[in-house]
Amino acid sequence: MCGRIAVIASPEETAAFVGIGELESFPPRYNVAPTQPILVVMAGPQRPPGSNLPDRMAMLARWGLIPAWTKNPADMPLLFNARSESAIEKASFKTAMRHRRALIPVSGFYEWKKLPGNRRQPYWLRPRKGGLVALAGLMETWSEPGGSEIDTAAILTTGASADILHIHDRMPVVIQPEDFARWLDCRTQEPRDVAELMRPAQPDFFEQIPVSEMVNKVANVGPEIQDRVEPLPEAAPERAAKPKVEKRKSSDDGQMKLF
DNA sequence: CCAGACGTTGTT
DNA sequence: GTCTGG
DNA sequence: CCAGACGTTGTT
DNA sequence: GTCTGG
Repeated sequence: MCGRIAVIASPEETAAFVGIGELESFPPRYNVAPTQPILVVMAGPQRPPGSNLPDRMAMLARWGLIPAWTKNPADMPLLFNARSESAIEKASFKTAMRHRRALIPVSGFYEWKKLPGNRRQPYWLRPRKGGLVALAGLMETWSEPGGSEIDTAAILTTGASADILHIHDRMPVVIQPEDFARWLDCRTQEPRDVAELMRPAQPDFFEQIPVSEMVNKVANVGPEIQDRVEPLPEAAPERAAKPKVEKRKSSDDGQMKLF
């Protein structure tokens, strides 16, 4: 799945990667969580033939898609992911899937591996070749009862590729640069035409870096949260190497008596 | 027809 | 346990 | 995704 | 808004 991302490339690098002329300046963000603004790239408005107008546009959207028909967002869970296998038919995603497919350029994402004993080992995953990666996304504009509009977005997920499975069974959908135009072209490409793009990334596309639990806290936003650490041991902690002394007096059964 | 849901992940 | 906030 | 809150009345 | 369930 994908519930935390990092966006640390420069605006210039990001603009070049997604085929946009220019982007407003923004700082590197090492720890971006749902509900926060993320950069979303979409196909631009239709152009007359030979026009110089850009064919792509970028915008900020709240990470957490709110379907257009939503009356009260509090009634919905936070839709920061959408399952690619079913998004075409789900009420919450189908219109966005048809009309508002998007790319979300990131430097990488974080994934948590569950270990025995409620422990979790976070990993930072970034493209092995370096640079940026484009995640498949959906955009939806929600109109508040008051009248103002909020742009929102979700990241599509698919099954994890083989090398990622030991961490988690889901991962974000990655769109390769040669497929950007087709993915974004909602005019001529029906959802079923781009379904084959929503597949697990090529194995070993991502480098997996175990990182400390610093990333857990959204308030930690510095580059040090991506420092490699020794991962927690896979096995449950060694049990009773030094057996604990029985704490209770033998005469006490340890049960609280209610009366 | 109207009422009510509309979601992901993970876990059992 | 469940919801909200980031 | 994870972390942290989760409440009322009344008074300043 | 659109689909499902009754």
